[in-house]
Amino acid sequence: MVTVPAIDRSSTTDRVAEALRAMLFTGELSPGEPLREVSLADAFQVARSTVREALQVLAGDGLVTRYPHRGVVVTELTGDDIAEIFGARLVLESAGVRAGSEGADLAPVAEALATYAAATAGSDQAEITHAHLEFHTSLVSLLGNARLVANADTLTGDLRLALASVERRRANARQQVADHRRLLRLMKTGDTDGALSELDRHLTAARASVHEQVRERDAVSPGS
Amino acid sequence: MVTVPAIDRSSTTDRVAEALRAMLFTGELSPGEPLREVSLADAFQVARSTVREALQVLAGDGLVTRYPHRGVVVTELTGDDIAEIFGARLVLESAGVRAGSEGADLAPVAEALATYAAATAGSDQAEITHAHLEFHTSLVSLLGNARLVANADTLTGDLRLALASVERRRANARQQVADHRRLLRLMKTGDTDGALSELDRHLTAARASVHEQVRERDAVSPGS
DNA sequence: TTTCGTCGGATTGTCGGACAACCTGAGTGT
DNA sequence: ACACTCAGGTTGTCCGACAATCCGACGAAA
Repeated sequence: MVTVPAIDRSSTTDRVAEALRAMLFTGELSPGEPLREVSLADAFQVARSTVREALQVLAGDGLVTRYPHRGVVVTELTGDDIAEIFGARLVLESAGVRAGSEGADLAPVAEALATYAAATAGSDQAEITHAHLEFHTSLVSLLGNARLVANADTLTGDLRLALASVERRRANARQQVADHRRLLRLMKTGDTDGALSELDRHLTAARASVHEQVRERDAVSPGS
Repeated sequence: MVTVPAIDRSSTTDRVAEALRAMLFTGELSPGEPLREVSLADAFQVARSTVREALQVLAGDGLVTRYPHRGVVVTELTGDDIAEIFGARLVLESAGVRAGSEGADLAPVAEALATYAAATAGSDQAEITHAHLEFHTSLVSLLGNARLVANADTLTGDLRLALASVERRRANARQQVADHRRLLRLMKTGDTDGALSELDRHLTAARASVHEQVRERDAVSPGS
């Protein structure tokens, strides 16, 4: 068996969905912004039905919301939504931490942390956010359960909608990385309870931070 | 504000998806069975594009699987899939049990158990399965997190694909209900660890049962 | 001034038809 | 046994169409 260059077998629908997803994560599309089928079809040079399918994929992930007969808009997360996302993440990532303390290989987590630390040296905010969330996903990966990882991915994906629209302070980056290092160290030393409470603390702080930033944004341009 | 009778505002796509979902859960459609777009469009008397959208919804839930350029088939769960589903359920439902032992109101769980017990008196297998899974979902509901409940719902939905194709032994029903009663009692008495290990035991046994039944089925008509 | 119809434009939801690309299996030849 | 070709069925994507629905504006009526 020879190795061959991968051939792109993605459908047009997939590519449109992916392009939209990228635009959502970079903040090129803001929460609440309407996504008109004909405009998108025109912009992407594809048929309206193709756009509709792509939008339905994104709607399935909760990134966009369909309002019957009124169209699709970029999902606007309420404060309750954000609280729910962090609550769900705590459940999944805590389970991951427990799995890690029960013998799962921590190397992928360490690797994700290194990537994250490296990313903070750069200035690409979307890249930093991605690497950060990747670390948290790596915790869930410790469970070796693809379905839970997928759930965690959609959760962090939804969260990125809120993160993209606010400027994360670079100053926090160093502090953040230190937080994660501490968490990993606790896991390595087998201090499960310590790691769990550190994770709880970290997520609670992050939630507060996102909450605050969303409130600030809404104060300027009030949403729903 | 007066109360008005609810008006059906569902789209054709939704209704087709719902009809297909019901057929999947009752076993009218079996795992591996191909779902041809034109046949379905003809059968439901709707356009092909409508069927495509409905199928994409179901694919998003993992109930059907798209094979590019080859069509959609009812998802066939492998042994690994089943193990994953039960593993994920253990994570979510354990978290629910913990929430229950920390003061969450157990009334909905008790209610779900009563409904389940009542259903076992009847002979509608799909109804019994539904009530059973509803009980487990009620555990996750204790977390008060709609996103996690949704995740649990898709997990149990996927599981129903496997359950629908095998005849569950009625004999087990009584034993099953007793299991759940014991679990609820442990939660009520505040014995969190006992409840958690009871849940683990129950899910492990259930997984073994499903595994065995799937193996039996595959021995008759081998799948992939 | 506020409330209530109504009207027109814009958009979605659904339909039908069309066609190229693709997959599969059967047949054919080597 | 293997490689090739061909035909039929199916999906992926496009286009055009039209009813249903929503929304804002405008004007009439209370």
